[in-house]
Amino acid sequence: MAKHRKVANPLALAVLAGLLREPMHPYELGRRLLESGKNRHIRYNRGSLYMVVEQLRKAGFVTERETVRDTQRPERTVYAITDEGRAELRDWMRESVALPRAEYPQLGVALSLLGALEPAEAAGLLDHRSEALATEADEVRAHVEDAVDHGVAWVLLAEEEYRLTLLDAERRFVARLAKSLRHPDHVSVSQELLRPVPERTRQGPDRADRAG
Amino acid sequence: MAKHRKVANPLALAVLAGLLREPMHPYELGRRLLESGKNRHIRYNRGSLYMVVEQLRKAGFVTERETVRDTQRPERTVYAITDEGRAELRDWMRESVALPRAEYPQLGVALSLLGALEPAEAAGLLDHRSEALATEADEVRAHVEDAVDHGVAWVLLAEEEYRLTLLDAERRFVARLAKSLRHPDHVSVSQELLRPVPERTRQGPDRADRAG
DNA sequence: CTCGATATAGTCGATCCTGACTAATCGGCT
DNA sequence: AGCCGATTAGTCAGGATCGACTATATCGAG
Repeated sequence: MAKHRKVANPLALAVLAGLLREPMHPYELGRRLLESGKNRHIRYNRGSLYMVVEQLRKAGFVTERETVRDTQRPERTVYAITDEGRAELRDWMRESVALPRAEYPQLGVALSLLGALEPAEAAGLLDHRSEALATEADEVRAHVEDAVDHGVAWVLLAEEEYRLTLLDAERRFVARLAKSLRHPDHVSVSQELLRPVPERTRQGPDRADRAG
Repeated sequence: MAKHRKVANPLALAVLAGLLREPMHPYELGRRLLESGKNRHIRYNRGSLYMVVEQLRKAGFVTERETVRDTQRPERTVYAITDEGRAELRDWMRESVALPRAEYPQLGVALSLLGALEPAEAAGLLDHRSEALATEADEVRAHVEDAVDHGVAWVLLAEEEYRLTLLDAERRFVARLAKSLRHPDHVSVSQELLRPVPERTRQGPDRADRAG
C-alpha cells in the first residue's frame, strides 16, 4: 500500500498545490507558505524547498518555465506544474486523506519509557504539559475565531480544527493520566477508553473534564 | 527552551532507557524493542540504532564495556550507560513529558490543501479514513485488553492508550468533517470545537493580538 | 547429512535534510 | 550621499536516515 513516491517530502505536496494555482519561483512559494501560516502544518525550511523543487523537476512533475531577472536581484527561476505533476498531486492527496499512516508523536516515546520516572514526578510533569497544551489550544482557537469573524470559510480552517481536536484530546488524556498516577488504586485510564466505544457511528462524547 | 541535545534521535532515548536496566549489545536492544512492540511508538531501523549508539558513545552517555565472542558469530560489543547518560535520560524524559513540541501529522498537510479536491470526493475519502482508523483502534484495543487480561499493569500501557486517544479523536473529527462537507449549510465543525471551551484555571497569557 | 530458511550481528552508500552562509537590493534615516 | 537593517533569492557542507547488503550460525525437513 505504502507507495514509494519519487518525492516523499510532504513539502512537495504543498509545492504542487501552489503551482496548481499559477507558475511561480521557489522563493515565492515559500513566502506564501509562511504568509498563510501553513508552515505550522508543514515542516518548512528554505533549503528543503529548493531541494524538493529540484526533485520534482527531475521526476518530471514540474518544469522550468523561465528565468527572469527584472530587477538586478538574483535570478528567479519560475516553475510550472506538468500534467504528470497534476496527476501525482491528485493521487497523493487522495492517499493522504484516505489512508492513515504510521506516525510517531513524541509523547508516545516518552510514555513508552515512563517507567524511568517516579510516578509522582511524572504526574507533575504531565500537569505542566496539560497547561501548555491548553495555552496552545487557546491560541489556535483565537486564531480560528478571528478568521471566522473575518469571513473565512470554515472549510479552509479544517487544518486548524484538526489541530485543535488533537490538542484537546491530548490534554484530556494527559490530565487523566496524571490523576491516575496519583491514585493508582482507581483503575486506570483504560476503563474509560475501553468501555464506551462499542458502536462506531457513535458521535462524540463531548465532555470537558478538568479536575482540580 | 528547545535544547540542542547532542543526540537528538528519539531512538537514543529508548537506548538509554534500555541500558538503564542492564548493559547490552545494540542488537539485543533492537531485539527487545521489536519484541515489546515499542517500535510502533519509536521509529526503528537497524542502521539508525548502531549510529545512535555510536553517537551516544562519542557524547559520553554510554561506554563500551566489553567485546565478547562466545559463539563463532560476529562480535557483540556490550555497552553500559554512564552517569552522564543517566542524567541525560532523566533530563530528556522530563522535557519530553512536560513540554509539547511542534509536530506535523500528515493529515494536517492534506487538510491544509484540501481545496485541491472536490468536496464530494474529499468526503468519500474521509469516510474511508474513518473506517481505517476504526480498524486500527480496534486492533490497539484488542492488544490492550489482552495485555490487561494477562495482568500487565495499566501504567505500562499508557502509550497504547495515548495512541487510542489520538485515533479516536481523529476518527470523530474526520467523520464530522465528512458530514460537514456533504451539508455545507450546517455550519461547520467549528461550532462544536469553539463553544465548549472549559474555562481554564486562569493563569495563562490570554492574548489574542492579531489585529487585521 | 544436506539443503534451505530463519536468526544473529553489523556495515555501507545513496539520498535526504537542515541550519548556516553568501550576496545583492531596497527602504528609510540622517 | 552614506549607512543600517530588512527583504529577496539561492547555495552548500555536514549530518541523519534508510534500505540493501554481508556473513555466519542454528534449526527443521527430507
